Amino acid sequence: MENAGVQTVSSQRLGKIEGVNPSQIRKDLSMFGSFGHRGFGYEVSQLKAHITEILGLNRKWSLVIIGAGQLSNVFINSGAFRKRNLRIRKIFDDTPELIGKKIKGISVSGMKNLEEEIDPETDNLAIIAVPPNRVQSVIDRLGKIGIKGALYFAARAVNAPEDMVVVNQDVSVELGTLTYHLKARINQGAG
Amino acid sequence: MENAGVQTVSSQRLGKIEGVNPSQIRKDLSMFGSFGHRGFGYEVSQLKAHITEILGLNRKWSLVIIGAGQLSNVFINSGAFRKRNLRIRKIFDDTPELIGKKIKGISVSGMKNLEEEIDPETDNLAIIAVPPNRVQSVIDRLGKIGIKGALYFAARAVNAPEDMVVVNQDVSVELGTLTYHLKARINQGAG
DNA sequence: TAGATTGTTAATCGATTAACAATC
DNA sequence: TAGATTGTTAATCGATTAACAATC
Repeated sequence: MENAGVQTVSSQRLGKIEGVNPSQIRKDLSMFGSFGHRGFGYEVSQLKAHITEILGLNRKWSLVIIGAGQLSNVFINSGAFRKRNLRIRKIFDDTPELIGKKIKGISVSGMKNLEEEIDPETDNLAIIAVPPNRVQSVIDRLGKIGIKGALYFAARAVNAPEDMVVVNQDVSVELGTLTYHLKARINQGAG
Repeated sequence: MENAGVQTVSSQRLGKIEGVNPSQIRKDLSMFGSFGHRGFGYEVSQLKAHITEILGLNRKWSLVIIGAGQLSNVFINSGAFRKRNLRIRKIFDDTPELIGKKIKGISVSGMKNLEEEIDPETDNLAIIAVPPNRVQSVIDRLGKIGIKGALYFAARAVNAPEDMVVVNQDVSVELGTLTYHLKARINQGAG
């Protein structure tokens, strides 16, 4: 909206865009403060700034990527991180040809140096892009040195320390969602 | 669990693994049938079969990928699709060097042939892996020819026809979730 | 001022959890 | 049989929505 030059937006309009009730929009936002103006709505740039702050994306974060495969490359090249103040500081992988090299300016270290080269004071979170059967061991190692947040991609549940936020974003769940709904529609069409 | 040779599992144990109340497990499953045995729990292989069927993953699905970038390659190489009976039938992209070629045995066509070469009777769903600003137009085109399900990756909301299930899986949301929680923890630590 | 829209309280709705009879 | 655990009903809890005074 900001790019489109929209100045002001109402809960009504926001609700329509996101497919939720306008009250929901107002209620949710009011949990964090009063960002709107009665009679007018919300100023787009202000609202964006507030949400950015709520999410903690107004400050800089440092992160490491574990695993230097195709998926990691997607992230390294995506710009989604830079745009959100998320700096990829280091990559860990066990491929001999990559260790000691740089990928897009980010240096690659061997997995065995993980504990040594990650400092939770510096690196706030980790993206775990290793094969599914290695995810748990990586989380264990990261948890042990005190990393407090991680994102992983695997069709399985994992264990993590109490004070570590671990989020899964495997495509499997969404694929299941799609086929579940499609199945229902097809049956409906047939019935 | 099946791989680990576990025969039987209780709602108690499943709840522990997923971090939810055992009642929740039983209630949710009972929406679709009675898959357990009183006094014993659920038989792992049977439960898996039931869930597979509920999700519609017991039948074969055909899908197309729009966009032949790095992300598409992750999917093409991942095996997550084949494992779930999801067959990638065709890829669409506008890179001249790719059109007419095959990627891992899947043929690539130009974007302009999209309407011509996709038949919703054959292709049930689409993975949209194009730059964010092109996602909406792809959804419009797919919706028009009657594709009923799509998965896309972009930090923006889209419009789709009523009868089309569109799921977003952009990494941005999860990154925001992580920084939101981390921020709270850090403030807590400081306070 | 009249019209619009917020922020918030109250009402509704649905989802989660507890409890327990059924039963393996 | 005694112990365990489901499937389901009832109770609780929380989330969503409606309503409206405040006010721009």
